[in-house]
Amino acid sequence: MKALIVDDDLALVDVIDFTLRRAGFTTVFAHDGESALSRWESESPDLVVLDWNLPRLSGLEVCRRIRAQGDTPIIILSVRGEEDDVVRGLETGADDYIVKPFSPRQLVARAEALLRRAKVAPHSAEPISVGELTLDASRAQVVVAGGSPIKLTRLESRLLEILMLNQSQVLSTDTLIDHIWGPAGGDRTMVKQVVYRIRKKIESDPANPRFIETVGGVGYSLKKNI
Amino acid sequence: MKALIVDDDLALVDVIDFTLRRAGFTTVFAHDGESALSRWESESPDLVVLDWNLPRLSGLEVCRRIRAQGDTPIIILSVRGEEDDVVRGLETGADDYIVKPFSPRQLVARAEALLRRAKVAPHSAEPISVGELTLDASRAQVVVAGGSPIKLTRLESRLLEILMLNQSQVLSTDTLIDHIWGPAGGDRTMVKQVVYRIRKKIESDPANPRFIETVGGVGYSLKKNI
DNA sequence: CGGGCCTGTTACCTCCTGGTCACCCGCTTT
DNA sequence: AAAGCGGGTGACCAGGAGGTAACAGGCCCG
Repeated sequence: MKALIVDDDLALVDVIDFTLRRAGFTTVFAHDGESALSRWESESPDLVVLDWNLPRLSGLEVCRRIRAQGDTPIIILSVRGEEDDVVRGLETGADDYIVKPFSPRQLVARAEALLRRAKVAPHSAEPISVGELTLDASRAQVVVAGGSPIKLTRLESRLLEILMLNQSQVLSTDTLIDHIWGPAGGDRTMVKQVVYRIRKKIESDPANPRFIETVGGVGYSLKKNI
Repeated sequence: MKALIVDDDLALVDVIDFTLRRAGFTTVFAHDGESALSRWESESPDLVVLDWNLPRLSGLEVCRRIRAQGDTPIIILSVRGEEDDVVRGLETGADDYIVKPFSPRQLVARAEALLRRAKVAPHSAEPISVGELTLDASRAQVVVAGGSPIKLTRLESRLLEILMLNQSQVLSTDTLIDHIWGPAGGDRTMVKQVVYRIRKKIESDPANPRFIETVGGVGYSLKKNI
């Protein structure tokens, strides 16, 4: 479950981040209205926690624009507890409206209640394609150049997913570790193993990889071969 | 849209009734926990507005029992604004929690936001068909490729229903648990059991399932086998 | 009150997963 | 040349996930 946290108060973002992480979310951030929209588009989060007062575009406007394009669950946070504000927020398409100051536990409880209701289909489950590779992350399956699907394990799928989402960029071993195991879990040897195992499954000649390229001393990168 | 209003304060019921009617709802009432449950069962409302303090059965208990049998949207009303109460209410399966005193407009706005979100899968009296399967959820009966109807239990029927409503998508074990038992009820073993029992009833060769596919490490999915 | 179904629990077996280790190679450093 | 390092290869094994099965308590109904 990925949550997009939007607030210009960095200290508050930290609190929310900590709270949601502890509840099992992964998190991404934005600090103004415009970047909120672009993060929303690029990250496709499962939940948006949105402050009302934002630079550049108000939270309400962000909410309206997100609703124009999708139905990601949205929780609005605001110091404005006036009747009119709450009603307006909800009518603009927000699913819940929490007045600051609020307690972390309540935020989590409301987020979970909302996701319980919203998510019959958890991950949007659109396969990603890069070059000859097509990955269906929700099934942990990859197809190479139209062949028959190859089963991956969860770890393998996650590693390949992040490489594909950042095609032809070099991702450091530490970035990969963070993304696959989260902070404080995993060492370089494990990454090595996972890469090795993926190559054995998808490369015809694992010694001369066509897809996952090793960048010495740094990490790995997915070639967008042709 | 039919709303069930449950409160022992008759004056308040009148207010809520007036408010919801003006917003286009039709209304039915109950004034204690036990009759709330029987009204819920006989009326199948689209929304339940539930006071926390009720004679005979607390609102929380009513909420729990409704969730044990269905996923009608529930809004809890309460004078109890304590952190713990809110969290407990939401964790018991309520979709929203409004602290008294509240304004009618906010109640309407929250009710509409909730219904907007929930408005999938009302109690479809219609049988669902996917591939060779036809499920009549109201009777808990399934027909395989035009054969004779097979009786399912309530749990089996609900699991199969949610799989069919999301055909060929992978539903995680946790999503299934939420949908079948509600939050805070059920573990993986039970899902395993229910799947096993369904397969024994509808699969000709349960070891090589044609309908319910296992997606290792994730959950299950209903194959839309042509 | 007795029997049968529903459902939660436990047990067992099998296979897969993934963390660990050991070893290899090529390169660089000293 | 020896040592060190980064990376690839492969094997090993504990733990977990999933399938199967039997059992027990609870509930309904005759």
